[in-house]
Amino acid sequence: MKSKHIRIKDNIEVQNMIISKIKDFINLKNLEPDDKLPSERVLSEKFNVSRRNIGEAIQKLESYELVKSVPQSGTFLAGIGRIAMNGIIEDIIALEKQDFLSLVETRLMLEAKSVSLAAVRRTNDDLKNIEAALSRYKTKILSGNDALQEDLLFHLAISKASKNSSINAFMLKITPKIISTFEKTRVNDEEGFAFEVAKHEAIFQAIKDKNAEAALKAMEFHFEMLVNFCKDFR
Amino acid sequence: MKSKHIRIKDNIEVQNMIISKIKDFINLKNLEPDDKLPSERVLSEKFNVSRRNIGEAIQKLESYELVKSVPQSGTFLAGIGRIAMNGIIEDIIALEKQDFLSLVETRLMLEAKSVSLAAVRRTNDDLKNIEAALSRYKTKILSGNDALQEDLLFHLAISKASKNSSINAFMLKITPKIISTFEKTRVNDEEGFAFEVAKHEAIFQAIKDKNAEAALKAMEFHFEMLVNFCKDFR
DNA sequence: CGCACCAGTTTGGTTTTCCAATTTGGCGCA
DNA sequence: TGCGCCAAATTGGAAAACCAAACTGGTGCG
Repeated sequence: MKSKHIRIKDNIEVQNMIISKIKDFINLKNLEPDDKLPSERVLSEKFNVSRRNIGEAIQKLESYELVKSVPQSGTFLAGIGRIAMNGIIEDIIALEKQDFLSLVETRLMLEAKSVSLAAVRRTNDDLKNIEAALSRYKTKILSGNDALQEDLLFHLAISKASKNSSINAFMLKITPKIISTFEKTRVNDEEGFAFEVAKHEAIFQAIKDKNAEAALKAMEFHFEMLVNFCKDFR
Repeated sequence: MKSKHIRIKDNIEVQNMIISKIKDFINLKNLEPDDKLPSERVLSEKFNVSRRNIGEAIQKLESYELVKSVPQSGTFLAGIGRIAMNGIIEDIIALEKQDFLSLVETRLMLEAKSVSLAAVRRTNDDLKNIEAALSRYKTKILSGNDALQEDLLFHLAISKASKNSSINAFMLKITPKIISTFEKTRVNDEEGFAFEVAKHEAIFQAIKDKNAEAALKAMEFHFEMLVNFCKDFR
């Protein structure tokens, strides 16, 4: 009783502490898959934090589908064994902030996969969208302007055509973080604009031809500079 | 005024509607990077939804680093041009639920990259962790039990050794969803347990030898069954 | 003995209220 | 006229109050 809801410092550490305590509770009580967790109210009292903190921690676990919270009933463990549950939760707590190098490195991986898939799975509508994005890119860059944004949208159009919702979601998660950094540290292009356009057109053509191998090659060529940029970082 | 906070149906559609209206507002007012958005209160009145809905929508945009919300000041646009902002927001709204095939397909991509990186970057501590996970896996499977969880933890240990925080985060995001599905539709292994163990040991050995090529090969061989499983889906 | 129903309690979600940090605009002093 | 400072309003965040759905168990009717 007495002191309710202590706020220790800020959010992420408190949340990890709560998640860790939930894990301990699961182990202590030997909870099995589909078992019910105590209510948010009793957890908030037990851990001496606000109910909101508990709710946020549970929402985070829910985003990993480790638990399932149902409105007027309670929060239930997913159909995952305790061993895996423990390991995954520990990894979640240990998750560190994504550094810029991993973002770029991961983007290269995603782009390679998405362009390969897009070449195989693209519909005619997808092709039209990609072509439209390419057209906007060309117009912008050939008028001498910076076309960083149009370039990004071209790649996102390809990602959508890959028909892989997970890759598409991941791409959306990391591209804004990359682009905002590049806007800051932007350097002038050494290569000519026409060459840049040609590289994009090669990607488009390969997708149009449904040639996955050529598409991947063209994409890797397009990102040659970025790969080198990565290397400089290490 | 009068009717405050209409709840249209549930959360995801309302949230997308709000995000879409925020995008429209940015365009209407010609907001530029670092400009300030109206306060949550006036947005909630303007859009006729509860302030909580606004806050959640802004939090979602914040997770993409499209806006930055600062405690007693306001919400500010990130350093991203309007064209990219529009395109990304539209894609976010169009994001569909991740289907199972995408999850598996994406996991294969992540595993391939993470094992290659792990072979190059692993420290001695990483190697110890991977070996320990492998040992637990062997103990479990050789005693005739199902070792799905231990197998997963072995792969997560490799992911951690890849030293790529983004890939590690993505792996954690998709593996729980995959494992819970496999627990349901689990079929008995046709191959012998010893063979399974051998495949895992090959992966471990390649990482130990810092041989990225062999590690990738071993991983692809390990996932041969899963690749076929993917093919069956289409 | 078994099944159906009902009222009280519990629960996650939602709305309202409150708060402390920050901003802002104008007043006063130099 | 210009600079500094203070108080009032603004703001996102946090807590408390409230709600409706779902669960619980107990009772009574068949």
